[in-house]
Amino acid sequence: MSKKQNSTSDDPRIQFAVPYYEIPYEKFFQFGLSVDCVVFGYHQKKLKVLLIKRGAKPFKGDWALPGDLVYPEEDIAVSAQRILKDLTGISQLFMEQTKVYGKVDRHPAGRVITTGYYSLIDIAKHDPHASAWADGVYWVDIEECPALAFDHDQILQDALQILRNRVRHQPVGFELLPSKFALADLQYLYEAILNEKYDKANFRKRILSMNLLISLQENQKDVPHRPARLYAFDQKRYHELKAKGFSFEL
Amino acid sequence: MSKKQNSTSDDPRIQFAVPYYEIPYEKFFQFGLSVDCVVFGYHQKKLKVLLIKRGAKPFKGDWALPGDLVYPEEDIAVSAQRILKDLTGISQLFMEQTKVYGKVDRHPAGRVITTGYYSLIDIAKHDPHASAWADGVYWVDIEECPALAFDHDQILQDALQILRNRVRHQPVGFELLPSKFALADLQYLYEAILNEKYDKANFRKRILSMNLLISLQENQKDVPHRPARLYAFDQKRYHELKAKGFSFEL
DNA sequence: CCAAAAGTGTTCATTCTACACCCATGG
DNA sequence: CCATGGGTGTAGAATGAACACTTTTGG
Repeated sequence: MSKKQNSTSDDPRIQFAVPYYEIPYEKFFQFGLSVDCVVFGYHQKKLKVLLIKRGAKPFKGDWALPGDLVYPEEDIAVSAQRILKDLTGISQLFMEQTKVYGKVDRHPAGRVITTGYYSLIDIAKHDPHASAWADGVYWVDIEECPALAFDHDQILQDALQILRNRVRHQPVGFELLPSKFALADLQYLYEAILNEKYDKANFRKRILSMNLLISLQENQKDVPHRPARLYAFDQKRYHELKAKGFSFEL
Repeated sequence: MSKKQNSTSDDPRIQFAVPYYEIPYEKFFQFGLSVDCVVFGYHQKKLKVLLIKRGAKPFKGDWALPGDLVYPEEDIAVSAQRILKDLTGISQLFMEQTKVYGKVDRHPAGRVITTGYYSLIDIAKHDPHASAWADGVYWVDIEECPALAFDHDQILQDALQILRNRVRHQPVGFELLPSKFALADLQYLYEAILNEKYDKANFRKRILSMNLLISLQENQKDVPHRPARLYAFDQKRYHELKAKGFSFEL
């Protein structure tokens, strides 16, 4: 399998460069841990992000991403779900890790490491008004985002970049739409996320050729033009493509 | 920019669901933090990973990824560089975060959060023999990897998946090769990472059309067949493609 | 001259791109 | 019957896949 390649000493060095039994144990267990969530939503052809106005120090009154300290016995992923549940009242939301932020001085209260998560939700379906934090929760257009507390600007930018990557290689964009939607809606969503324009005919061909959508026996109602056919996704195919990936280039 | 959408109470709730001034401050600052590195190398058409044999409890004697606890005043990225410097003697290696692992019971010594990093190095150039850990450091074929301590199996699998993704969208594979190499070497590298076979003619056309490589005025020496032209990458173009990405599908 | 791997060219099929055109609805 | 967006077809260009062929070295 693999052979020992060198053996110049019998020094029983251990994995830790500074063994934890030689310096005070507690010194290595004094980190704080938090989670910050970048929640993307889509409404009227615009990509939005959920921001809060901080009600406490530090950075009281400033804009920030929703986030919280992780409890001593809490799994990080659970923590992220809890934060979003508090905000939207909904559990089991789609969430995915982005990055870890560990600069020594990133939090004035001490050494706090934070993990970024991003989530995609259908604004119409999950209304943050209803949450306990109603006082300070807003959907903000991604193009008009104010400066944020801590290193949250960076966290938001990283999440946005990851979203833009994902949407071109996996069917993630769809979490943002209602369960029945027109093909044009999907196109506008892609245009909002990637900040591009696509040809209608070619966009449709591309999407439909993936066999990802199911054409419903139902059309739009009460529109002042020809009503569009509504679609839903094929859950099975959706997860298949999520696992194996695709390449969306137009 | 954004308007207040609802205001049913004047409850000055703050960002933290359980405010940190209402429960013992220290409780939130008792996490340990570590870094684990997945170091990929390439040698003789095989993708390798750098593993250690642990010399201390817990998991003494088991295979594991190289890793260490982060020091109280140390940046995470610095910590990752330090670990690799100890192993290889080289600083400033290419490294990138993969994921955070935060399960409550993932470390027997307490609540330790770990951040995965992956790195790509040219095996011929950076020899881990020379390091202080020589006793327990081995290059292991990725196909023949033993079971690892902690949740390191998971960390390795995630890193591998991320590498496979990266290599198809950014010129990341090149850190693994010597500064002068033949096109066939690059092809074998791709085949090793992605576990596929490519057509020689088409592979060359694809790679050369990216304008990423500079043809050197130099050929292989002492080979029992026609010597191949050697190439190096165009650093400028390399970083350009790294930033903007490409799509490698063959 | 042979083996072995480097390196190139060509054909055919497939996919992209751009753009023009027709369709269904409300007013 | 008009405005508005939904929905489709097609020609030409560009790209990709497969495979045969030529070249240059050492032995």
